[in-house]
Amino acid sequence: MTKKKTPVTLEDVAAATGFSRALVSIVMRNAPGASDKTRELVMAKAKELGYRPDIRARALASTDSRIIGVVFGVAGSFHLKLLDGLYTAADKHRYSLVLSAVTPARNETKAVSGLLDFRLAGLIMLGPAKAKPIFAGHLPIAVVGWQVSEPAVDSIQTSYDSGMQLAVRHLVDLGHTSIAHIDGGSGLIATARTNSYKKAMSASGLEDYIQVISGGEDSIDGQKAADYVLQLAIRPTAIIAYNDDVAIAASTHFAYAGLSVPNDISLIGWDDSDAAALSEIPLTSVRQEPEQLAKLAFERILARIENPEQDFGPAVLEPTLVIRRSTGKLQNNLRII
Amino acid sequence: MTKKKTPVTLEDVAAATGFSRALVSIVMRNAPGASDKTRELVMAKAKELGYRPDIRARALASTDSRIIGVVFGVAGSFHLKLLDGLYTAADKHRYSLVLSAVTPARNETKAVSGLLDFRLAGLIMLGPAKAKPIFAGHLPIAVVGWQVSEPAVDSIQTSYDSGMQLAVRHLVDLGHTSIAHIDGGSGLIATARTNSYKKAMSASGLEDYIQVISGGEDSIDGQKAADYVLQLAIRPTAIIAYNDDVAIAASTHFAYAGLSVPNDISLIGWDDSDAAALSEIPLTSVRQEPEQLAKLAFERILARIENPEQDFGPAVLEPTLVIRRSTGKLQNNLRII
DNA sequence: TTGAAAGCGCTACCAG
DNA sequence: CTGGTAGCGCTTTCAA
Repeated sequence: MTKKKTPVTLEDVAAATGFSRALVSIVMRNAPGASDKTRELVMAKAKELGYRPDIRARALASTDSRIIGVVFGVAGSFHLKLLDGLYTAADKHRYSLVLSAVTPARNETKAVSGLLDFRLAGLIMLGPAKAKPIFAGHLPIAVVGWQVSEPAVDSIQTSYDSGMQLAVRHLVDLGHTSIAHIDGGSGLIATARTNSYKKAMSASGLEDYIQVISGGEDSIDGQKAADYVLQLAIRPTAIIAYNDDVAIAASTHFAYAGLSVPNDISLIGWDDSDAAALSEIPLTSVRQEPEQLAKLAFERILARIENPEQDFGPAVLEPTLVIRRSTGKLQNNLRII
Repeated sequence: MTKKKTPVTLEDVAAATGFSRALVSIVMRNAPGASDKTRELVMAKAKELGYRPDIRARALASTDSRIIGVVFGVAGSFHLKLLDGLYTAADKHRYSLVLSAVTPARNETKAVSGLLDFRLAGLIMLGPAKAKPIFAGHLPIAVVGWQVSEPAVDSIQTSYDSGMQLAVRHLVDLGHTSIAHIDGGSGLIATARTNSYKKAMSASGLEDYIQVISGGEDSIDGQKAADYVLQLAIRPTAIIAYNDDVAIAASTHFAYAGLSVPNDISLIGWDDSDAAALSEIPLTSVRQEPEQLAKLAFERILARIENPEQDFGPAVLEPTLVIRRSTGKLQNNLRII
């Protein structure tokens, strides 16, 4: 037996309370223009009837659609946390989020076009993606995770420079000099992080020790990179990996090969994912705050909606280093091979 | 300089062509009631003006909203392919898709509720998720990837029994009897696959050789499981892994440990992901057709919309086995350890 | 503080 | 085959 679909409308709430639709609307939107007593009455009745505003109608009637589009390509745990933050921010400001995926057969242009048919108030893009977003200038756009040259597009990201500096300094403090980097491939973010690694090494006077090992984004890449390291005549004593997955896979592989982490080799990841804390050898990791990134991105969009012409600079969040057990003091015996 | 936002409306197209809005609407919807000549003229003008229908208005005005909601929790490559198929189907039928994510802080109920405010015509859920979807009976719902007992919910999935049978038989044909399974953890799908593995073993008269090794969904789990296998006094000669990621990680780990795949041990994965083909040792894998699954799910929803009371059985797709180089004939010397 | 009325952009139904 | 005319459920002036 299928239950009757009886979408409760504003009208219904109005009729049940005896107020007009307009007044009920005011209450629902929490807009000024109603007495506290009226609000209470209306809210109570609305909840009782199970009223939920129709987003389509709301968006159509109001001047601002209050719908924000989000395009994403992958959705690992980091991205899901970003989405978490976006949903939280949207709820708070009574906005709706409509997600659209970039898939193998559906490029960014298609993903955005489809979204635009909802007459979005703004668009948030979760990297990685193109260097220059399409539709820039047509509506407020914020990208999170990478830098964009386009002035009409706001970018929100963690400072990779700072993160790499934290990581390198921590290792230097422990006595390391031979600090390698397993990179994340050829993506925008990976490239940026590799550059930051190099800068951080130079800043610590270790330019001669710069060593970039080809990696990737997934565990399998970490596994391979670790094996490559094992075959090196002279191994680095510490490694900063592109992300936690790569670092953990490398760590695990080292362990199976008989190397001790951190006694033989120290390891640092990026993202401070759940896995980093839960790993067999808890991983030291550069922590980004996805919830903060998301919150900032959302607020930028809101600010743009109110003032489209304003020129915000890129928003840069400072990462922190979460120190766990995968990093340790340099063991002298290792230097003699 | 921000470009002026001038959303082209039906009205504009009507004015530009000299026809009425109603007629233009008919043409845009590809509905009967307009001459071919009119269609051409209108379509040409619409394209020229860059007209795109406003989904909000369309959904509000029509009796069926033509919006289908999709909830997802993870989005690995398999899920992105599912989304691909859904988008393709939606485009074809002039439907719009609105995605909603289940995140750490946002459970299924919230994800669906938010979606419902769009007054969905139907809902598609990409597993894994709850055994019994909420809101069952309120609107057409299809779940893909796992079986649901609820009669008001359609389920679309690949036959795990068939897939495991294909895998086991292939290995048996190669002379293997000691065929183990690295499971995928405790999720609905993982449990179902493990059961199917056991059934397939029994069907081949190999119940005494049933051996389930604790694994998981990610590479790291495959790595660990492989290491566990290495420590076994008597190792299986073949392994069917929960998915390709696990299988590849295991394969790689075996290789580093000096075991040859497939000479020392044969390996089969699930999903026939891109990685399976690209792996160092190309992986034999049980192939599911995500595009087909998606297409079927969408069509079920459509059928439900037209006839809500109809009782469809679960849709089960037959997988195929893609044979690559990770499986080979049993080597006799291995039996003597 | 409240209510009436006019749309938002589209579809649907009805005459011509 | 075509064009007028009502709304869909909501927001938004503008009066009362």
